[in-house]
Amino acid sequence: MNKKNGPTLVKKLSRQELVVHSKPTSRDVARAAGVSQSAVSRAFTDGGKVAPETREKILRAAEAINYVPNIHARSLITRRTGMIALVVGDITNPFYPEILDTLSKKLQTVGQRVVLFNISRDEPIDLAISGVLKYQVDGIIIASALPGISIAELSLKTYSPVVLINRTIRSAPVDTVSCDNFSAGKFLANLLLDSGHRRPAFVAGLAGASTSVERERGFREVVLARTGKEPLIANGDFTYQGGVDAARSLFENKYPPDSIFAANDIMALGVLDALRIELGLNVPKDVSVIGFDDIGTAAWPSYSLTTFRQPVSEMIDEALRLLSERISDPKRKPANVVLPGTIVLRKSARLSTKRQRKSQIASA
Amino acid sequence: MNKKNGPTLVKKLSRQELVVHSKPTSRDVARAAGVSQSAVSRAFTDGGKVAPETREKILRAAEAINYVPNIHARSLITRRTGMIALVVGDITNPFYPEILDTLSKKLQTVGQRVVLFNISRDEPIDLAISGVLKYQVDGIIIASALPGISIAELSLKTYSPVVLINRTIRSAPVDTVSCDNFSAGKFLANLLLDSGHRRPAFVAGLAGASTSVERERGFREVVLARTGKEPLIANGDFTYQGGVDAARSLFENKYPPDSIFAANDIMALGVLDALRIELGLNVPKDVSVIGFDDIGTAAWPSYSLTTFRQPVSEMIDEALRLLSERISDPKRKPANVVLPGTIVLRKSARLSTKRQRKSQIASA
DNA sequence: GTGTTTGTTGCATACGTATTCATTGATCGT
DNA sequence: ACGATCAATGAATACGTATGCAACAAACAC
Repeated sequence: MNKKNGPTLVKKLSRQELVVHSKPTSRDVARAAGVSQSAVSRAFTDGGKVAPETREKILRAAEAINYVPNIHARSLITRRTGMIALVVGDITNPFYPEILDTLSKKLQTVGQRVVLFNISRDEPIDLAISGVLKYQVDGIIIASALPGISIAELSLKTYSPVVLINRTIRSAPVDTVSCDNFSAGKFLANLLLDSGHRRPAFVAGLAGASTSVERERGFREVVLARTGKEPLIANGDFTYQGGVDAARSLFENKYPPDSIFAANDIMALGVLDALRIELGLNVPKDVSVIGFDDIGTAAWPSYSLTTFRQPVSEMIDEALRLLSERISDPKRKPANVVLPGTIVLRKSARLSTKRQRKSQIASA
Repeated sequence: MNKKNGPTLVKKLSRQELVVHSKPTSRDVARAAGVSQSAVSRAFTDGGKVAPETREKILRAAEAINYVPNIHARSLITRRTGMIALVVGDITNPFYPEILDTLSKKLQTVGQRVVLFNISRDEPIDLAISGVLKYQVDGIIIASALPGISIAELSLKTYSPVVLINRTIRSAPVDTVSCDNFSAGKFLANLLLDSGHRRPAFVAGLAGASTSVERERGFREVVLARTGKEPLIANGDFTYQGGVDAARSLFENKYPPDSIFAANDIMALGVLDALRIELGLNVPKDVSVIGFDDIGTAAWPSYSLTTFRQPVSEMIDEALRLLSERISDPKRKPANVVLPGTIVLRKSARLSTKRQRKSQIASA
């Protein structure tokens, strides 16, 4: 379309002879510096063997003609692109920008970059995956539910290392990093019951999301064992509005809850707003609310949300470690790293002081 | 390091003969389907001339061996990578995830992807730019202050189309898309004064950021003209905490303001929390607060922030239009697209009803 | 039947860089 | 002074794909 080769007029005319306004290549630099193309390549490679003065000369020439190495050509040979794919489902949940921020900063210190794959909820999953694979990324970090993805498929189709972060898959041959969601659920149930709450409720996220399911399992198990009754449960879809709706529906119940644990912070904030503003309740006096993640907003004084903090930075460190381990040994058994989280006590939950001291729980 | 070529044992051994566990290429598909490599390429190219049954055969073979085209090899020839760089400074401000979300979804519908460049505030700018250029992206969208960047440099060094979004540069030869910040500042000052406020204050963002400067200029101009006095001004650094601090400092003044316009929403929320919780003031009764951007949180009932909405989706449409126009005509004069925003009336500002009807302002 | 058009296909080459190999000049030990 | 070692460099090739060109077959008009 914007190709303007006049292919017929001239018999043989190499691109070099045409004065095309196009990005300079290593050959252009070589010519300008009076060296070979290989020398230029070596000057731009970290361990490259070049005489210091030659390198200087080359770098000056490159600077002069605004040369920048072409990463794609390089990646053809080195088989490394320096790109890590981050697959994300719901980027409007502030937890994911935090992951994105941490991840991209960590990667940039080692010269790598994040390519973002923003999966819509209704996007066919096969398409999404092969979309990622085309980019020959060095690794794939999935922080999204990926509804209906068969992991067998994933590992078959993928020659790139994959790590699931904040997601697990039962008996899956994939590396995963996550918080100890089951223990956290138990911990929070105990915390609420120890502080005198009698009717804890749970607000679940997207149906089938492992994080929500695990937190619910731990929570429900303890509540059932200690009170003899199932906790009330509502669905919040992992969104603020979902939290609002869930709170409403919980309080349509004849015996509404006296405490609510939401599977993530953004839902907890929705719950809080609904309780206070729509239902006119006092938090934490009438109802205690606890979230999960510890996003920035949770600390704002208007909310002052008590929540269970995920160790984002450590999780990403682990994810990157798993990726690089798998690069050097593709056949290694998949690892499931489980990290401990931390309760962050603020004002949205009425908790007894005794228990507050024991704020850190250990990992399984 | 993980290269295991035994280069000495065998004289000549092409890669194809070695049974390397490596990604299949178009040649592998060609062999499997009994066609030439060119046929495979054509089968995977949109307008490619191949017989329908041949294409079918090829696609089946590709599927069978999990072949995925290598985008980097393709980009060497087509000179298009399908990647758009988004340069962002402060991703923890929810406004930018919103941009990121909108942008990546729009791009994905046309088969393009976002590569994120998350610039730290202290990162040397030259490094950052050549970091971007290495990727040969089809276009660069800058939504960051890029402190101290000389635009002359930028356009010289860059052979890729560049668009500044939510940023402008005085007399710059670069395409830009932004809201009419100056008019918005004037509009909001008039709005506050019309509603009986007498001492409007302004909370500025990062020093030198064009958006903040322009909004301030319009605001100050009207306040000065109509009240005869400069508005109070505090700095908020574009962050929540900055907004908190700015509110404090404004109210250390002997004659504190009766209304505050913050240059973005996240600061306005900090202002709100500081006023209500630290200073015990009633918003909007004692003080009116207005923000800018209309991020999701602004609508939450706890804040119900009156704010000036930026037309994010339209801004991104325009940015993409400018990019593609510049691809087809690199020498076109730079355009500065200015879009109108909309006032969003909520409860954080005490405004007279009459004015509220006239909520939409026109662009300059 | 011939000549012409149309539609498919394969061959060969180019994209920009990294890397192997051979060559050269320099350095060193003796 | 002389061979041996070493550092620096260039020539040539490969990475995986797209594409111009030629070859070819089929279809068609006459």
